[in-house]
Amino acid sequence: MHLTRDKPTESDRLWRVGELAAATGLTVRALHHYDEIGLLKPSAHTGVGHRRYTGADVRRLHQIRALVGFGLSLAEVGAVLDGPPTDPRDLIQRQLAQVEQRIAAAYRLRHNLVDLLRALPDEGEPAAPTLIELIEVMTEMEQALTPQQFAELAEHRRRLVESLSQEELAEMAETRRRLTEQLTPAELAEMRRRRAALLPRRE
Amino acid sequence: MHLTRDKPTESDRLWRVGELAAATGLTVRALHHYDEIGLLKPSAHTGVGHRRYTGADVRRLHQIRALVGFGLSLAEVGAVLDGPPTDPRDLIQRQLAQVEQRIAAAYRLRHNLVDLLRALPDEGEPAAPTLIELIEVMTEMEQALTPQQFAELAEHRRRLVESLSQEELAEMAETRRRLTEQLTPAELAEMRRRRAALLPRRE
DNA sequence: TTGCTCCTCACGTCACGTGAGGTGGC
DNA sequence: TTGCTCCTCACGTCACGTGAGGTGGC
Repeated sequence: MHLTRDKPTESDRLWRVGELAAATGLTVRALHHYDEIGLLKPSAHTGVGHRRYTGADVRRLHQIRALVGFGLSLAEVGAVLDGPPTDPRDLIQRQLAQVEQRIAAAYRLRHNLVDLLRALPDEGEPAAPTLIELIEVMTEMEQALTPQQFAELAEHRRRLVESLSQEELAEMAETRRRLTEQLTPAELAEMRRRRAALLPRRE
Repeated sequence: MHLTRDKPTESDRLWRVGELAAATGLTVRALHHYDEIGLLKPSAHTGVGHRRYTGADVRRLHQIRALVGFGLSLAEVGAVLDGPPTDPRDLIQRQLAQVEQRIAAAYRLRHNLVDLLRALPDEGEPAAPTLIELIEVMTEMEQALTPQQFAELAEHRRRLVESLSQEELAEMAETRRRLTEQLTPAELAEMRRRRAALLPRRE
């Protein structure tokens, strides 16, 4: 038999597992894992059991990585790809809510980190105990506290502020002013709310 | 013997593991785990081996959660708390770089999700295959691609656009315009760079 | 006496990482 | 013939979750 065939195109070619790993940035082990759990089984094998991925396999892998990039677990990805067609809007809405929370949390963390960094002297002693105390106070402010913890924290904070020099206090205030300018109105309102709950009344 | 002692203050009291868990939002198992790995061993035990945490233990736990909240692993937390005093600025700088990357990645993801959500019809058929294709295209744009993959993707994208109705295309364009307004200059430049690499020359 | 809390194993989870020891293809 | 790639176990990682089976304190 002497078949006349077109030269194989790019989408016809079979991929070795190492080639696919290199092309996608995954590891060979990850592809083995997808095979093990049935998420991506190569459509072909050589005589000695080497995996050969088809163009369809490659496209499925792209879909898998896209959905993983959207924050789904591998089990969820499998359900989306192989399960009954589900309303994509539900999925996207859930992922959107998750990513909004991640963004908000990351901003609070960045704010704390920047504040902390500016409050530290540029050089000299590491001042590790002060670092720990600052971290402690700033992070506690983000969490829900029991009444006892509120009282302890307020006292802790008072002692901390007393221990700082006038220069350090002035620097922290300036830092806070500069950073406050970068906050959104919603973030400012949230900060004021937290501060009102934390500090004693003045008037 | 008849010692006269002050009434125990809040910081003197011993905490049971369940109380500490409830107060901090951690699980009992998590506290057991910290005990197991030597990160937080309660200073006291009752006769039958029940854990009793002192005020100092509670403060250490706050430090632990603060550092974990900063993105450190438990091993790193232990090293910071028990190791030689290290320069806090290095630590904070590293965490800051990490959180900046997380924020940028989360924004890209959110942008894709919102774009995708608006491009979908408000009701009617789930249109799952189109969802998968859209996700695929949009996510691939974020990644480094091999030349072959570039070619495949451009072709894929061309077929996809051809399959859309004029109304859908107009809606996507409008969506893109609204969302583009919210981007920073740096994000816009990045988008233009990616698009230039992806699309064929027109002139 | 009845719950509630506490205890110690000890295996499970998730998405792979990391060798161990061996075979196949260019 | 020499590397390079491939294969299959199989245990390790990380921060706990989840029972299993039992004891102690109010």
